[in-house]
Amino acid sequence: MLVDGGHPRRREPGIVTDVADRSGDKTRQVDRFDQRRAQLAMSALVTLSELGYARTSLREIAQNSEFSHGVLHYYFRNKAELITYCVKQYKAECVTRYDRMVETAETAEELKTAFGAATAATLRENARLHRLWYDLRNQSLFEKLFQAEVLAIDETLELMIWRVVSRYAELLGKPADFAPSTTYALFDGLFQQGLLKHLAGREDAARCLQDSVEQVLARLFTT
Amino acid sequence: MLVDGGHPRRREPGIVTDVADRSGDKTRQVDRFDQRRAQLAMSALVTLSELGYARTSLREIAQNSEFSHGVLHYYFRNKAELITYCVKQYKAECVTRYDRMVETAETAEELKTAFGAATAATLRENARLHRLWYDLRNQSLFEKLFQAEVLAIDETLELMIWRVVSRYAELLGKPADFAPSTTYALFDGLFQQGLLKHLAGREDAARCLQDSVEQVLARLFTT
Amino acid sequence: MLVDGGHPRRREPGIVTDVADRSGDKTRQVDRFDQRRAQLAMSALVTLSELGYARTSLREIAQNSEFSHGVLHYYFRNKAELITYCVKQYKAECVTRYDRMVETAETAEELKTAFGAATAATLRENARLHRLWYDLRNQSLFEKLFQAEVLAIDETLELMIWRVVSRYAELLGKPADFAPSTTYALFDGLFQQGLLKHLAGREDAARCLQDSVEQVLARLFTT
Amino acid sequence: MLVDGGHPRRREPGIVTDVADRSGDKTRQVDRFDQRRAQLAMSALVTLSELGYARTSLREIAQNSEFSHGVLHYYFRNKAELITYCVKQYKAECVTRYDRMVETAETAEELKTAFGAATAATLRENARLHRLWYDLRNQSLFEKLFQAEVLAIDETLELMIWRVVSRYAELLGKPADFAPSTTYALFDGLFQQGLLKHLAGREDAARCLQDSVEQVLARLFTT
DNA sequence: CATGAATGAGCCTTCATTCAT
DNA sequence: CATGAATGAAGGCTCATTCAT
Repeated sequence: MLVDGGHPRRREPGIVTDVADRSGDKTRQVDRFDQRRAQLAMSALVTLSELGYARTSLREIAQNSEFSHGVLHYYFRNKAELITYCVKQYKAECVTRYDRMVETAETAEELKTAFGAATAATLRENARLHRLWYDLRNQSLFEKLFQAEVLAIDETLELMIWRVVSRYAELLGKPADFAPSTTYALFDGLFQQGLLKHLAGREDAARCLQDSVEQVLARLFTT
Repeated sequence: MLVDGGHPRRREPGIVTDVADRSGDKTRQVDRFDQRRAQLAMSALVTLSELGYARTSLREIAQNSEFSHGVLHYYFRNKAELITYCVKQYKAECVTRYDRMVETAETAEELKTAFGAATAATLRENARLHRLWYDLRNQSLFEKLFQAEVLAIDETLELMIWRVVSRYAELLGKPADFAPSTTYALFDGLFQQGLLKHLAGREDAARCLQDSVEQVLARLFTT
Repeated sequence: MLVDGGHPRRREPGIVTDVADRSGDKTRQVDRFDQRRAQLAMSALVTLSELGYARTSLREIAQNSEFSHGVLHYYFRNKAELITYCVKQYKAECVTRYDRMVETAETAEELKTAFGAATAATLRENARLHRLWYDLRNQSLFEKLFQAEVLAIDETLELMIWRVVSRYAELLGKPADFAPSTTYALFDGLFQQGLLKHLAGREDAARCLQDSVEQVLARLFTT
Repeated sequence: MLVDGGHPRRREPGIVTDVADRSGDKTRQVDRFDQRRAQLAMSALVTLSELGYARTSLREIAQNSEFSHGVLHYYFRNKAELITYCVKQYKAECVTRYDRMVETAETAEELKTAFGAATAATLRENARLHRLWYDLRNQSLFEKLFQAEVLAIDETLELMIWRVVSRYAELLGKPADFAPSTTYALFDGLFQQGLLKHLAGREDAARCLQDSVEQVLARLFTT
């Protein structure tokens, strides 16, 4: 658990983000506080995804942004909190994208193809951001500090995958044979290997990933 | 131009430049050099697997061993070479262990059970070392330096898994439906999720892993 | 690609990006940055001129000052930048001093005497600082890094000497027979030998230098 | 002064080098000791002249030679003694070469041309070795340890130059107007500037040096 | 609110030197 | 004689964090 170090303005963030237009001063302040955090996180993602957690200094992040060095410490307790916030923010976006896909597809075949394509696309387009996620998850293996957050994100992803698979099952008219966690593990394994190869420069990494994702998705169900 | 800055280390350790099978001085010396490296690596693994690559300093490694700080630099070009050596050494052992298992099993069912059990066992017993491997693999996403070595180790592991699956196919009398790389990715995904949960303190992580490994192995083949 | 590793230092110190003549914040800040640099350089010169470039550590410099070790790294990219800055700053002063001398002298004889005296005086009084300059120039023979800066300083000195000689020629009513670079080389040779002897403890080094400088200056012109 | 650190075999070198074939064991041993030193020094010159004193480690020297690292410490008290020995050995050769030139020339004009040519030639061909000499001389400004040796070498060079100039005077039938030390300082200044420019890549450095050397030589005498 | 100056612990690496063999 | 393993001090540099303004 994080201990509040007594920062004058620090508060548990995220509490009021959904309330748009309240007139209380306090509320507005909190809103601005969170807006600032989001803004900083967005900016930090550039550097962070480029260099990874361990190799990124807060100074570097500041330099590659329009913000000062000190402001990062003002809005985030420390580096750990910053990266967690960043990744969480990014992963939330990801989930949304997949969910739209699920809603759009009308046949099992269509969903399977869309899923494979989306996976390959994000591998190609967001390789760096995914790599940052894996970096954070890896950190969590060593620093208890990250564990809770990472586990939470991972669960979100597991659910996302599960929504895809459930929907596929529904369209197919068969129940899936694997547990959500197992299912997620399988696709995550595929994706990570794909990322490894993609970043190693293998041109066909994304295509291969697409194929294997489709193949595996189909095989989750007894023929 | 002068080369290499004059580090005392032998350039290609382990390769005996003389006649291969002689009890001469050279050979013995090279052996001692390599023995020392192995010894240091073994010692380093303790600290390394405890803290991870980025958080471990060579000083700390030395402190946790009976050697001086300088000796690490004497035997390894740098931190990167040390960790690579360590992980490679450890993973080579792993592979051997799995291969023995493959040779021992006499029926498909037996192999499947043995595979699941071995996976679960190593998750329980060597969690830290596995975590170190994933740490290194993760580094390689950011530092080209590690890439080649990591890819090589990964390939070794893929082959190891493939030997298991091939043997299973043989005993089963059916060909596997998945490519070696896909197969490896799946089991690796399972294992990594298992590790994540195990290190997060979930008591059932190993057991769940065992089950899902067996389930997935069976499902690699068309019923 | 990300640039520069995020060092806090301003990229082009001393160049006010805004309007030149304003009392605004930016300007004042830049000034303070440069003031600090100058202050640190001044402080560093003590240690540096005592021990020379290679034998001086930044830690030592810091210890002999009122600043912390880290502050040196904050204001200078690295050791090389620091020493270059120091020497450049010092040499600029030197040049000013000589130039004043040139302006003051009213006859050729007077200038010759003043030149000899000034040379001898600075040998006596600033031996250590001159030795530091030669040290830096010597480094530049091995490290390309310093080359440009050293060449630039050397050129400044050449011009300075040339201003003396030109003025002498003017007062004498004769043109000098030697090229500026040759002229500089001659006086530099004299000075360096003088320094060598002075630092070796020869009491008459400065006096000898004074004599030979005057003798050579006269001989630059056809009788 | 160097203190004998009690090395079992160390003795003041050079004592018996001129006696070629004596039968005493001791003598032969000393001879071999010195031969070894010369051999090591020759080998060390390569690395030393490439990197300079401060940047060269004994390890590097050993690596770039056929000798072991330890042997350097066996034959030389320390790095300082090694470099001094090296440079002294090299400079002795230089002197010989110039002296041959003096003997060969038959007219003043011829000698002047030969001197200019020889200076330019050695600038071109032995730039690195000269740079090493200047490096050592520079060290001596900071380390008293080197002072005596450097002063001795410098004196040798001064005498060498003086032999050239004396001979020139003789052939010319006029006495030189400058003292030996001044004369040496002038040519040394020219040479050092030439070296600076040559190593900075200026193609015409040697040619310019040749011209100015001849010009200055002529101007040493009243017309 | 925001800045960026300043700190000092800590890291990787280099190296002269010692010494057992 | 010669080797090269081992040491440990020292150096340049990075960085999260603190804090005065």
